[in-house]
Amino acid sequence: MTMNSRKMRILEAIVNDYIALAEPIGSRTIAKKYDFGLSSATIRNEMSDLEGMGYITAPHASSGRIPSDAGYRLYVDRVMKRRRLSREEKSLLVRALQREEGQARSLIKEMARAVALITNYTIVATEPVNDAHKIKLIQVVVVDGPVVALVLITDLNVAKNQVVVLPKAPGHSVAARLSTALTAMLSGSAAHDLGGLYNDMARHHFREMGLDEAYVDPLLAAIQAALRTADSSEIYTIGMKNILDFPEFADLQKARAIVGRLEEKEGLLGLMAQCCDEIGIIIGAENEDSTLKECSIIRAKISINGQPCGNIAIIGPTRMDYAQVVAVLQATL
Amino acid sequence: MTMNSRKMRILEAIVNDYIALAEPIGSRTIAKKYDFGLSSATIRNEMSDLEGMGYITAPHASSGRIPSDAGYRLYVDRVMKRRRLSREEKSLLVRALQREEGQARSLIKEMARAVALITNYTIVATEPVNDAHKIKLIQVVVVDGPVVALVLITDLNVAKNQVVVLPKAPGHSVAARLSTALTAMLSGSAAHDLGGLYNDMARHHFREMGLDEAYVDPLLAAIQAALRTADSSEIYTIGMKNILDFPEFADLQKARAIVGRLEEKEGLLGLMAQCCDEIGIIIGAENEDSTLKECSIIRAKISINGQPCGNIAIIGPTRMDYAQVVAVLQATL
DNA sequence: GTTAGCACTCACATGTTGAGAGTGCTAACA
DNA sequence: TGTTAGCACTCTCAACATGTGAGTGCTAAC
Repeated sequence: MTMNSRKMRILEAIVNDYIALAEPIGSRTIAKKYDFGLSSATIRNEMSDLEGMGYITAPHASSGRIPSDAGYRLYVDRVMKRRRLSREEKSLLVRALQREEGQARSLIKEMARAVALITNYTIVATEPVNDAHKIKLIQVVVVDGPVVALVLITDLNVAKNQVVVLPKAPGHSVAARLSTALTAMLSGSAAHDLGGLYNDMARHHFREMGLDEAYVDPLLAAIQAALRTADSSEIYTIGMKNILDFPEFADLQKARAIVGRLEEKEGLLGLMAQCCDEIGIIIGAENEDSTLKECSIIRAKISINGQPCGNIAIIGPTRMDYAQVVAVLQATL
Repeated sequence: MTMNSRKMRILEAIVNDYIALAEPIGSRTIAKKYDFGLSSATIRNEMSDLEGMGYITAPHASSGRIPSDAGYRLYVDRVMKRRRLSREEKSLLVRALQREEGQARSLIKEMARAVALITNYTIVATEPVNDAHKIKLIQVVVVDGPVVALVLITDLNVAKNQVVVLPKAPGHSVAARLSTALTAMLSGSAAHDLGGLYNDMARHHFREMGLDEAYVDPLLAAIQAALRTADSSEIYTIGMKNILDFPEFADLQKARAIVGRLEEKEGLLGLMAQCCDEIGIIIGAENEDSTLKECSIIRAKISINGQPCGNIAIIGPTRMDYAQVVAVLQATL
């Protein structure tokens, strides 16, 4: 009972057919459809071996076979052929890229939308996580009397702002001095650096510079808030309906479980955090999360011109079209 | 066959029981459960009348009755009793309010999350729509050589920013003059005012002030982009899974349709645009959208201390607990 | 090593039956 | 005239039986 290329070809046929039809594949079907020059009986013997090796299973005693997780894994790692994208698929991707050229915030969203449209799977996408934004520059802009806008620019050149109502209206020159003082004091700090100690220090500084101490608390609070929003990465789920269209989720219990899972943004973040530069494939029970035991996930970091623009994960049934999804993701890398 | 208070009481009993049990209610059930001092036969006659008037229907010839859309309408308008919130319900709402005190952006989100938790329905929420942001102040902050942050403050004191790479690094004094020039030129304009004409005008202005014309295009583009993000209102859908838990959506076709509908952000915006200050109730087929013909929607504008903080819509089966949802919404108004 | 043949298994669709819940109608009663 | 008891009827639903078709495993022959 040793693996050989004939068994491989049969496994490939089973996987391909099962991906397309979602129904157990029998030996006779393969014998008729593929021109292996083998009778159904021979194929039956080979399938029996493949079952013994754990690559396929029978859902019940007298049915055709379906690939097991191990079967998909073998298929993905050794059998699957790289596929080219069709013209329509390509043009959908290109159009998504054009739609929000340069706006990192929604580029990944547009990409995800396009991938959902092409593949008909469910897509989860996140902005690139920058949990290490450091303050580079702070500017206080007078808006209207005591109302000021605090503008914070991080070392990654992301600007964040917060509108703050100060206890006293600062003039333009005071605002300028506040900007200088805050920048000098805080540049290089990250969100986790800013603790309670800073308030005392800042008060001391402000006193020395002849600035009103009352400004300290609201401004520092705003800075923390601004940094926090810089860190919090949005997470999008697109095409949740798509996964419900697959017969493996025709069971309402499963449908509910998966919809619930895809709604928990916090839980999904863990999934997305592990995206690597290469395309990663998780098949069925390889998933840590038991809700996703019947799903496969293909995920990767997406970069445009070397600039990381977010992570993307394609979620479908284990019987998903791995070759297509990989092709789409490779086109976007 | 005229409406009277006895019929009303029977209708109320049917609606209440059906909301709780999701099963057709028979005359005997009512006779036993409620102490109307009537036999099941009498109630049968009254129910027959109610059916004739269109307030209840029988799903099939020999089953109990369920309220029709008209029945729910009558119930909501004339029969339903105002309910008080329980302590737990109240504390959930209060905690949501506390969580993001003052941050309009996520307050409505926190509210929606709390309402979803309390009611177990699906919630759609939007930020308040401000399609009339006007520019009040523009500031160009030098970040790093040619990289500047454009900060735009609107008449509603909302600050927006965009990072722009200019063709040439402006010094701090040039940045200050750019700020003054742009503010003078554009203050009072809204997004829809900024057309192609502005570019020519701005170039002329810049020339007069001795500023490099090359700054015009990137800056104006950034301003438009900033205004656009001020206008685009996010839309959140929370608790999509909840609606799948109701037996009326146990049919996969319906489940898919409703999930698909709730994913289309654009379509939902139309729904949300019509929120009024009072609580509005749309029952079943009163919905324009046929996908929602078996749903009811309760929606309202939400304000905190007179400050509009967004719109919220609660979506459930027509058999939804109108009294509870109304009580929750009234507590938030 | 490959194949034909055959008995066997299992899911699934179809048909049957009985129980239960509820109705409509009729006739009797206050 | 409004209310009620009684009864036949209808419809759903679950449980059970049956037949069909696809597919397997095994054996013996090539």
